[in-house]
Amino acid sequence: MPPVFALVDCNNFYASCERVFTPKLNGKPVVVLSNNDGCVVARSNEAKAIGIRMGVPAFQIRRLLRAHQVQVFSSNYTLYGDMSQRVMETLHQFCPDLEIYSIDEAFLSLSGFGSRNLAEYGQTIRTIVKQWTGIPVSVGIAETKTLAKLANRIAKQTPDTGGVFDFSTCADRPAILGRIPVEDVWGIGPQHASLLTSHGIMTALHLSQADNQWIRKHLGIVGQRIVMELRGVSCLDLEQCPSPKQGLTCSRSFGKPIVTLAEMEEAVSTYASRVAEKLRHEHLAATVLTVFLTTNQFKDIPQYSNTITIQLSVGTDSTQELIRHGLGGIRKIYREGYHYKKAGVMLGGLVSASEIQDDLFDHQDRARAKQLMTALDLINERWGAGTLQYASNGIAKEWKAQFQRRSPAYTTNWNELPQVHA
DNA sequence: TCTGGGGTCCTAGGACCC
DNA sequence: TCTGGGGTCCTAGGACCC
Repeated sequence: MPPVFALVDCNNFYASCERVFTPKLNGKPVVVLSNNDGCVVARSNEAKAIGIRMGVPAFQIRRLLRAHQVQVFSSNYTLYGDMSQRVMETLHQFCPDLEIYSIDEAFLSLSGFGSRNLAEYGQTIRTIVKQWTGIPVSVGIAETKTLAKLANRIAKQTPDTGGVFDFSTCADRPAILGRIPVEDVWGIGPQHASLLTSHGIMTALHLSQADNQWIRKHLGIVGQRIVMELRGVSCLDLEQCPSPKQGLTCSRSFGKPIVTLAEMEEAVSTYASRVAEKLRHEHLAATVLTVFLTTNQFKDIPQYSNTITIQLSVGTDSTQELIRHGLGGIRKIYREGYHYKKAGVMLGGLVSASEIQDDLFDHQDRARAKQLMTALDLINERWGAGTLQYASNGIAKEWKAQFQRRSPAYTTNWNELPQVHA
């Protein structure tokens, strides 16, 4: 049975989430900013039409935002994560074979749906997701994931598709591929795109006709798969069970530069705590911890950045222990006299928390630490993140990132429920 | 004043082994 | 004069994704 994939992608996801709870913004330009209100990470169609580019720093377009009365939001990942879960649960009702590819996208396997009109089915999905969650989605259908991605793009950009496009029943595929710039193909980034166009490969159609040997040489095995997929040969399967994580990171830019070791220690301690929480949530333990710090590379000031990696003798998921190693690392690489912009803690060498390898010379009471972490996580789950934390994380945290225009956690906090006024 | 955060996979090259 | 051939493992860096 030949495979059939549908890619369901939420339109302008973060901006759409905000609009669900502020419907008066429908039809108006909306943007969502990254952490620290730094860059644009989502735009409504109206904001795109004004010419606001993806990833542009907010301060560069301040005038444009004001002139067009663009509604600006700080990012609210609690809200987006919850809305994402609602969308995915809805999709699951349509199709048990589902790969959650990112916060706003899922691949569905429609391979067993042979006799059905798939485009019609796509329309049904669209309608129900909108009705149940308030989020508009587009659906692309094809016999490979790469083509489904392109079909989705066509569905989004061509109003008369009604938000659904099916490549598998499309007669003039070469003509359509011929109109898609090669850089819009999934897996072709800026570097590969400029290499390809300099060799006359300008469109998705050209890429699908490219010479196998040449592609293998210049784009490697990944490029070869892309070409095969464009030709309709499926190389990428639906991945329903996510492969185990290889690393976990918590890194943030500071709201204002850090200039003292004391504040840097607070930040690193806080990031280590956060990444330890993620680790326990995944039921994993870490055997390697990496800390890094860096100055602001956009500024013409003295630059310094450094990284240190620490091997842990025994895998651990204890906040206390990870903080201790994090602080030990940062004290080694911190240098006085710089304005630091960002730091982070990364965990690697991840193993299942239940399969930790003991060390003969390890004398810590790990059973006790485990009990403490269980209590800590329960309290913070019950009473909200950060209710109980280590003193080394700091109290005032003046270096914390700013979110000046954050919307309420409408769906996950009883105190922030949306209100309806009669 | 002001420029995000968190991932994955592949490849090349070096160290080391027989 | 003459300078093996493989193989594995690890790491750093590059490129890509959302």
